Amino acid sequence: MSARDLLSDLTEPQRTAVTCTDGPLLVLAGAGSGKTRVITRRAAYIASTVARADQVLAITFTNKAAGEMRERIVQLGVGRGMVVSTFHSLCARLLREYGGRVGLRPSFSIYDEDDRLGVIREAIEACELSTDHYSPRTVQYRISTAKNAMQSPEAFSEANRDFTGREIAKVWARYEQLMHGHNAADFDDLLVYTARLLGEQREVCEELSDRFPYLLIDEYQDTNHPQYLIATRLAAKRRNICATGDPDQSIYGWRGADIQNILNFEKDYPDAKVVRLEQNYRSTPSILSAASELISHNVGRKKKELWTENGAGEPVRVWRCSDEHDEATRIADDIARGLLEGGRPGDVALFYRVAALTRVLEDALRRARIPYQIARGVEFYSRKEIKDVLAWLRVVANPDDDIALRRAINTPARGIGKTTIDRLTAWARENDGSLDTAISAAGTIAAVKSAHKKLKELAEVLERLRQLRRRPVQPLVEAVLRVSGLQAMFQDDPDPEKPALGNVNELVSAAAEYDRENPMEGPRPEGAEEFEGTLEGFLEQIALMSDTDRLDLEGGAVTLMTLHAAKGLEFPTVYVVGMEDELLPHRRAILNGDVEEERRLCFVGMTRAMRRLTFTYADYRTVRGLNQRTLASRFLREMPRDELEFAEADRGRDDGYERADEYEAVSFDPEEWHVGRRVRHPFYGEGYIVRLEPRGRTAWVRVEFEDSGEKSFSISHAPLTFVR
DNA sequence: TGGAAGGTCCTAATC
DNA sequence: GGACCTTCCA
Repeated sequence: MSARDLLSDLTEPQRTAVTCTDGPLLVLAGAGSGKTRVITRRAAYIASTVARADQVLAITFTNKAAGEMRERIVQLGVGRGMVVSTFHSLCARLLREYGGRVGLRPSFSIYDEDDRLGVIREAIEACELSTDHYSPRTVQYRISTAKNAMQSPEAFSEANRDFTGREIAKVWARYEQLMHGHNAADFDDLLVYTARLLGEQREVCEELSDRFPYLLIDEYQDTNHPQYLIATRLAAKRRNICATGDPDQSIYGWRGADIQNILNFEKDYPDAKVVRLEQNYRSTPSILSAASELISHNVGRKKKELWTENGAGEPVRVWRCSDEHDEATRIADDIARGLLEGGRPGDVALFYRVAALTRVLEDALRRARIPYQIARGVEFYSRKEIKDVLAWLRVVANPDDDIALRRAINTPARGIGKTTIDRLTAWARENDGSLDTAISAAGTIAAVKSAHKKLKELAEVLERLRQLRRRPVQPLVEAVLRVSGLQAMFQDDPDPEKPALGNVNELVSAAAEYDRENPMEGPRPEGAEEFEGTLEGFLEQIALMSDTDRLDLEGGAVTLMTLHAAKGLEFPTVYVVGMEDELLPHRRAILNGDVEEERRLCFVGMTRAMRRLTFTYADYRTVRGLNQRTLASRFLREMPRDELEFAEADRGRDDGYERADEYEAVSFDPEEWHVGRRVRHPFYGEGYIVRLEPRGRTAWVRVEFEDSGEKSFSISHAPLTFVR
């Protein structure tokens, strides 16, 4: 397609966004304003006018989006070789190349949440602390937050001079040391190391700026600080940075995304051109009006008016249900009715705030015989049998990956038990080596004498497999299955119901597909890196897979997903379930006083809908096994009533929608409960009240404890006593 | 050494 | 109500 053709069917602002190739550009793209199309065209336009395709680096939010964009660009007839990638994939790729400068060897492992918690636990224990007092999750959360702020353990220690803070800093330092020993990086590390690399290694930054003079970054509103630094540093020399996004759709603040990155773009680049895309091509006027009105309740937002020329549609439906079963049944019935009338299951999506809501919905869909899929792409890779195989693959790729080795060592059972592993680990620690070196040296370690023979066999198996490392992935996976004994283990499984073997075969298929897409020999796609087509590349692809990446949106199934996962997608028919206070907005967000991000989340969900949008809420819902009365979401009251159409449950009790005013009711004595008051808790000790939150008939109190940080309690139940 | 049972958390969203 | 960790027992 010629440069002119690329522009022919675009509106004026879209065309500006495509053709301003040089200099900083901010595209504020409202929901449904054709953003994907614009950035694809822009990339293609640059590649057919001012640069080669491989001089463009486009960063998207998911691998799926990257894949689609790459495909469309090829369809547009622009040469291959453009690097379209997520931040995480890009960083992994760069670190394979330059990681030596931040202490990573090229075959490093990427640790997922479980692996990382394992290492945190190890670090806590190595610091001679108890995991009872230092919950690995909390510690990991604090470290992660600090990393995302680009703090060093030392700086963190300086900033947190309380006892707990200092201890966490120690754990963190130990964690770093362990990760380094395992030659591993966690998700945060990928970003942080890359940002540091670009900041500290001038010639690397220079080299990459020259390699990629044109930079496109999508979903800029959800970049965190390291991502911001990476973008800024890559763009510093050439300044051809195009950021696209929508502040109203910033929903990842909880994992460190900073909405200020997009709001300050014009300060960072005073010469930036700004293009606003405000015409919506996706939704009906009712949906758009309800969504716009809702989001207008956020204060301090960059004002933006969405409009559409789309024809009128039906009103937004709001269903009040008696409980979650009623809710699920009614949705399933409604979908079934739509299918009878000729609708396609693939056109329907169900969104929810918390993944825990899926079970009841699934049951109802199954009963109604409606095909469905759940956006839980990583689920496949977290199955036990798959993790077993992956552990072996990781050990083959990266001998220092102790976490994987610890799993592989006795799977299948080969008589090497906990005691032996502990002794090997102790030896490794004393000798500054990994578990793998301990296994190789087992013959000289007296403490594991009884296991010498078994360890020698294991070492030989590992050695044999590692010689195959540079093979394509499929034969390598098959060899691992055979030589490790995993295959025999799965085949011997007496339970024919267990799909382990089938799943493992699926993994082999995935490996075959990977080999096809990343051929090791013959002509490689331009820009292909050294490690592509190798085991490391395969493992990396799996580690960085996101929930939506495996979704089949063309397929004949209703899609279930969290509101977060829904970002960037669109469906003709959308149901948003669980529209209740404490669910959406989520209780924790209410307690933390961060309802605005919840509102944006709701906005994102609504604006995915093209023709029909339905909200449901339930008077009673079972949460954590407890049946509880609910209140309709405050967000429903923030939408214009004349765009909404209400339907009551058959067996309604009092109206949660009207009752919502109870928020204002404060049922505690404000003389007694006030911010700053000192209180004592039998377990957490002394602290002071930092926040009071009236909710329903009671109130919540947030207390900052001297040793244990902040905790929240319901006033009517908390065992708190006043001090002095 | 390994499996089963029981107890103890949690329980927001993700790469 | 469930995942996961620990403990206990074979």
